[in-house]
Amino acid sequence: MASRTDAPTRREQILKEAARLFAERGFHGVGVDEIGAAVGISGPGLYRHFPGKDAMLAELLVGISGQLLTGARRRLAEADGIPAARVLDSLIEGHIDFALDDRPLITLHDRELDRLRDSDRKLVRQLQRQYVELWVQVVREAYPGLTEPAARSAVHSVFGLLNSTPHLGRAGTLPGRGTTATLLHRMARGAFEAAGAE
Amino acid sequence: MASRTDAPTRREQILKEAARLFAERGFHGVGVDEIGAAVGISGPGLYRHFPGKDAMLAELLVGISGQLLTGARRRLAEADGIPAARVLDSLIEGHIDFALDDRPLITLHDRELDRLRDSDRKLVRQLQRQYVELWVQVVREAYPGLTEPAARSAVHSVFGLLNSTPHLGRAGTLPGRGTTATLLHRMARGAFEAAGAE
DNA sequence: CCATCAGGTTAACGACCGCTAACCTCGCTG
DNA sequence: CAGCGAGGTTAGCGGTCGTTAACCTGATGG
Repeated sequence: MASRTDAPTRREQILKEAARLFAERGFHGVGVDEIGAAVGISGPGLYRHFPGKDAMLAELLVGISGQLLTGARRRLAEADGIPAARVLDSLIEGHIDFALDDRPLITLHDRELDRLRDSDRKLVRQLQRQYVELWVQVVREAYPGLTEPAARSAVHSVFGLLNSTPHLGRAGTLPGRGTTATLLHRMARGAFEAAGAE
Repeated sequence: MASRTDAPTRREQILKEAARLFAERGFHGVGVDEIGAAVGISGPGLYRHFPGKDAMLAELLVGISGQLLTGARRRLAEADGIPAARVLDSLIEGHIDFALDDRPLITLHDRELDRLRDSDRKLVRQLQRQYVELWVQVVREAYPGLTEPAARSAVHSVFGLLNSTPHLGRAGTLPGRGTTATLLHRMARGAFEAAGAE
């Protein structure tokens, strides 16, 4: 397995640039020649690394969903005996880290899902569903007044809030990363609290 | 002007179906033949009503942005002497109505902006910016502790929260419209309050 | 030192798509 | 009732795009 300090493999370069381009112009709006050019090779050269353009999107989306779910499960596993409110904070923190560090992926994640082949789409949806259910359980523990459908709606809405990072100033116009993360965290907590209030 | 009870014009039919299809499969993922078929005519027939596919998207996006801005301005004009917190409630209510009634448009609104011609994109962005600034002013009146950049971030994030409606259950699976609207409203208020807390 | 193979290249094919051209057919209206 | 414009139709053009084919090259290891 490649350690973090290794030079990125060609495959990784391609995935990163493809993610950026797909997020900027949409899956159908980017040609394979452009993706190739972004990593310094020509269009058809990509086919030495991926069986097709679809496969790049599929690997990106499965990767995102899997990472989110794995991270959340890890945080939950470390949460034995810790109050639900704290566990929820940990989930929020993890999601914010992801949303701030991988903005193109966050964008793709809820935008290009329908461009996948049936089997891939089902897999991604399954991972997403498990991620949501995991949040719903923690939220209902922290705010027992919430019905299950209300908790699910609240979770989706908070995802919308946290995933707004791509809209927060294109580049250095937003305040420091820590400031933004804190603000998002407070707002997410405030939204859940308001949802849980009878 | 067509009253609300008139049969929809062909133009209106086309725009509505185009919005739905663009939201479902993306601007580049929908062909003119499909849009035509959705209203019972064939692809090139559309060109009797619009100069091109781009023009449909442009009209949709300009319409959305304009409607949101106009509605917000109207609510603000009626708000003389009313406390800022109440005005903010009114803005939230208006945005929620829109997000719940025109889900495809909400989806397009932050997804396909980059597919527009330069001039149209500039217009839409200008309308969006004015809408955001209007919210920012009201939010800062209601929560004077917020700096201007923090208020702007908070507004964008709440838009993310409110615009999450397309993710809340595809059809009748979500609770009643009123219940959902109330929940979203409470969460938006909670998020702003948490952002404004020192 | 030669064989192999990973990882490129360019050329080109076939499908698709936006759009135009040319034509048709009603329902008005002078 | 002639004519004309609104609103359709089908055929087809030109460009783009994903993909494949055929070929090249330099590193590597027996």
